[in-house]
Amino acid sequence: MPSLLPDFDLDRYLPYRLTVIAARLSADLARQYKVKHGISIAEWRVLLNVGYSGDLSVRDIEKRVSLDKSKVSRAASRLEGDGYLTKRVDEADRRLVKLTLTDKGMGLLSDLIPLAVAYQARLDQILGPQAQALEAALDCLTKGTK
Amino acid sequence: MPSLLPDFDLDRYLPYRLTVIAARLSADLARQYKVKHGISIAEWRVLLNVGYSGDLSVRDIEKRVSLDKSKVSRAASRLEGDGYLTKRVDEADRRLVKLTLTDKGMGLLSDLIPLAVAYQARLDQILGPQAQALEAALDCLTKGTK
DNA sequence: GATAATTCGTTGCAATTGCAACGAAGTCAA
DNA sequence: TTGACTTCGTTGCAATTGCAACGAATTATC
Repeated sequence: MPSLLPDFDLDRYLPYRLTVIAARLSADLARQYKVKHGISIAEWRVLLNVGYSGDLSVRDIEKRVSLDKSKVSRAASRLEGDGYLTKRVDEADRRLVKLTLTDKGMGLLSDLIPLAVAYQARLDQILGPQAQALEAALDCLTKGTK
Repeated sequence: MPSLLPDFDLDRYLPYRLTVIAARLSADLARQYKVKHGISIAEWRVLLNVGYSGDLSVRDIEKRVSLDKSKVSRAASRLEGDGYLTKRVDEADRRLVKLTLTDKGMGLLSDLIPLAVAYQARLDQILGPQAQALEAALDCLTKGTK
């Protein structure tokens, strides 16, 4: 196969590899909690962040999760509609909307977390000693591309 | 902050971390070639795979890239419409559609590859010695979750 | 052979998406 | 204070998406 193309190793190309792997892991997992609780990935992320970081604004989540703010806004509205969280205007800065989990939201998160923990454990097991190295490399990438 | 939630370290949670990082890398890059050539990520992936792996069917690409087959199909149609590739029915198995880059497609890919190579080089530089470790860990994940 | 089951690519459709635009709220500078 | 600028969250809209359903082709089973 004659080719005029420059050398390029697709299989080592990081943006590509990371995307493929991340999509597979997320899909694996999404199947579990979507089937069980009808929660989308965006909703799951919002739930998780609000649950573990206390009250947050839409903007806070947008930054943490690199999710478009409209996506966060709509996910939050759905979660509110389902009674999993409440929105209220921040009195200190009335542009902000503080998101807070309800008891029902906490309950849902309590149900979902074990799935995530188990999945992470499985990944750690697969990785063995490489888990540390992976984490370090990801830290490095996160800082370096900021 | 009292919490009834199980312990969970969101910042180390791999499906989440990988997704965030992958999205950022892809977005960084997509901006470059989208602005320059009006190509979407899906189209770029198809172009890349067909260019570097010879003629492929839609199904081949779906498997390699974990892209939904309808997405591949539509990306391929757009690329065909723009004259970057051709589709023809495989005579050996008439269900298959073989995708082949045109000269114009090869030309486009030749333009885009340097961007990708440069980006990868930058990532390798950021990672330094950790690049190897990252690669090994990703290999491990890829095999382990198959 | 017949016919049931599977595979492949496309398409219809409803839902989701990103982007831009917007109103409301806040900040800054004069 | 006023007016220009920025930030925040929502929403309208066109484009993209995933999923299911489909027709055509192939394979498997009898």
